[in-house]
Amino acid sequence: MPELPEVETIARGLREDLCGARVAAGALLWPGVLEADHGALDGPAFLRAVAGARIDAVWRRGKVLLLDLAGTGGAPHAAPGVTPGAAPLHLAFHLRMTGRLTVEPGGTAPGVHTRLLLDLADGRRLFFADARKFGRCRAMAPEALGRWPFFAALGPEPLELDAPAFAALLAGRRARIKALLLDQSVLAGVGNIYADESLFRAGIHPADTAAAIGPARLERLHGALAAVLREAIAANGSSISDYVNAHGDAGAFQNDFRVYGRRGCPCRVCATPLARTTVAGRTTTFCPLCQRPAWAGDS
DNA sequence: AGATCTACCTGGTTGC
DNA sequence: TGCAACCAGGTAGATC
Repeated sequence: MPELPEVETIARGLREDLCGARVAAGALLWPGVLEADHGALDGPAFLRAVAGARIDAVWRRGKVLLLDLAGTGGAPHAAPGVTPGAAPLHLAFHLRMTGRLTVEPGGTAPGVHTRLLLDLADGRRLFFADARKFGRCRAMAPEALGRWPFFAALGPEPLELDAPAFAALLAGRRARIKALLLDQSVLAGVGNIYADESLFRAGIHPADTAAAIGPARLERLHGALAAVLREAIAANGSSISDYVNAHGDAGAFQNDFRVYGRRGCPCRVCATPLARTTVAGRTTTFCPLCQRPAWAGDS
């Protein structure tokens, strides 16, 4: 499921492929894919706004992938309230669990799970597919992007924080450490995989409260999280479920998981069978020996 | 402030 | 074999 490293990998691939490309037309194959609240465009406005637009930038914030569109010079119609020819627009995709964004050659037919597509002027097609219909796209003017509550509330990027700032973010909080890692308003981009993997590497029990952990170990967690995210990006992400990059290729980091999805398997460090519990409503895998609770000693 | 539950979905796996 | 039950995941929203 796409978390920060997977979305980053997709963004890099799309950036290479799409920057400067012009959109001929969009299509909504399943209208429910488009979220139109908080100032985002509805279906008809979306279709008008993307037609003729140029893709200027591809970026990522947390798990959100954004395409910046501009210069709807060739658009036959402008969206209501939008000036033709100068209509900057953000397309924000959230892939949730099974969403895919891929660039396909001209003539490729949409699959049964393709929910939205952009036909490019050069014939290629950008497909947004999602078997489970959890993924969403929003089309927003720049002001609307800032007013999107989820986006506006996103916490800092974990790879842009130094260790003391990371520790300060969590220090003293009484929620469980894993719940905080997963909370997008605390830290943007971490999901179940990288929360479990980083807590294992840092030797921290996922159900410890942040307040019980202490600054030195929080800084160690920062190092573990940054390392695991960087390694995963270098491996082009983790392919479980449906994840592929913009070119349809799988990632490789799933082969390096130390705990995620390995319950009952021997710990790679101490060979103790990995345990499973639930934290913040999520399946959580950890090593009962390497990740002792803070109250059990071992500062 | 934080935890817990439900809803949203459906492909894949497990159990009978 | 065939089918039902369950599970996975991120976020929103309600409730305690």
